[in-house]
Amino acid sequence: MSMADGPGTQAHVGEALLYLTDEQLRQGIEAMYFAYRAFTADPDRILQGLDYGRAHHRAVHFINIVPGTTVNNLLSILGVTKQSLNRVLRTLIEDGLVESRVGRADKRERHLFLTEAGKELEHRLSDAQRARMRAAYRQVGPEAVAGFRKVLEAMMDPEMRRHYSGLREVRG
Amino acid sequence: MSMADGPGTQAHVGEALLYLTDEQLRQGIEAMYFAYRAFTADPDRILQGLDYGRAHHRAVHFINIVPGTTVNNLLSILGVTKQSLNRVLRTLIEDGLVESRVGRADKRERHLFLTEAGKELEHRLSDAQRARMRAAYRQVGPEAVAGFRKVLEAMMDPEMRRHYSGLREVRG
DNA sequence: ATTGGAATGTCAACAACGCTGACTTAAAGT
DNA sequence: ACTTTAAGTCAGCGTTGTTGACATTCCAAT
Repeated sequence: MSMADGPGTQAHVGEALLYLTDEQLRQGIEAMYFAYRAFTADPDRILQGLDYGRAHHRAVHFINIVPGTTVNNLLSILGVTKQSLNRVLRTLIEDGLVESRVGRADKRERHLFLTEAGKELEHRLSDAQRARMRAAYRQVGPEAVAGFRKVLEAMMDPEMRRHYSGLREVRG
Repeated sequence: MSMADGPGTQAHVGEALLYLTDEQLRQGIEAMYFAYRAFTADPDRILQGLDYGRAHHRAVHFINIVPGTTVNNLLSILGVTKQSLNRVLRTLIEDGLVESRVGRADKRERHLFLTEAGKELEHRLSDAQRARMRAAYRQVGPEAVAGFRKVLEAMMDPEMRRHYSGLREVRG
């Protein structure tokens, strides 16, 4: 199976697997590329000029989802180094968007929360992103959306899937 | 509609629109984030150590799709500045992965082609990416895949959709 | 109580890849 | 002739990722 397959291996099998053609897969790959660019364009536009970037958006997003998360936990969700995250967190804390509270049980840990200002930025960013996704969802209907979610979940690494809130019981 | 809507606007409308809840949209957003990370992980792994990055991958990908494309056309597909693209193209040409031919009709233009070595790298990269997508497609079946593609296409900016090969008649 | 390790933070350096601005060359259009 | 277009180049900068080294603080185990 996998990479040893020549191009178009599935093309001769029959109509039932036509969606597994190399050409079909390539179109899916391009669709991911262009859609992801659109997906990030709106928040990026808001962030630019605030001295913030995509990394700040991600931090604010996940602190909002899991308030009180530790730095280490955030690291494993975001999959970056602590130095990289620290640079982002520092500016967010300095600017009063994120609060870092020393842990009670373990004082080494820092628990992260959004301030009111932080929540406001998070809302602006996610509103923009949701607007685009809502428009797309409306266009295509519930069945397509269900398929969309299924494929994305199947594409994730198991490591990442653990962090994916769609499969968590949290808040639901 | 759009950003003026309060959170959860759609939640009270009924079961038919439950997939448009802010919470459902947020899960879609996160799914995009985690899936895209997985989606780029395999090629990134190959590229790292070759002195290449994601930008090289994209250039090689689209030169493969539209052989003989001009630099300007590639710029509009990729949505970057010519300086940014030039840095990438220069190394690819120096390393013998891309060939740049002066245009016949318009000698200002350079037409870009993959060399054999370039085609080989393109194949390695797309094989890795296709393997992941094929596995996901197999797991979820054709209907989910169709929905996946529909949502992605609906999410694209019209500008980007023009470049999306899934809607082109080229090669098909 | 001292030691070992975990969690966090900081400093420095570097790479990839976006960006702007300025400028050149060559060729095409008018 | 003049302007515009395509491409390339140089210089500089910003964001965000990376390593490596090191300090601090604190828990936990010997």
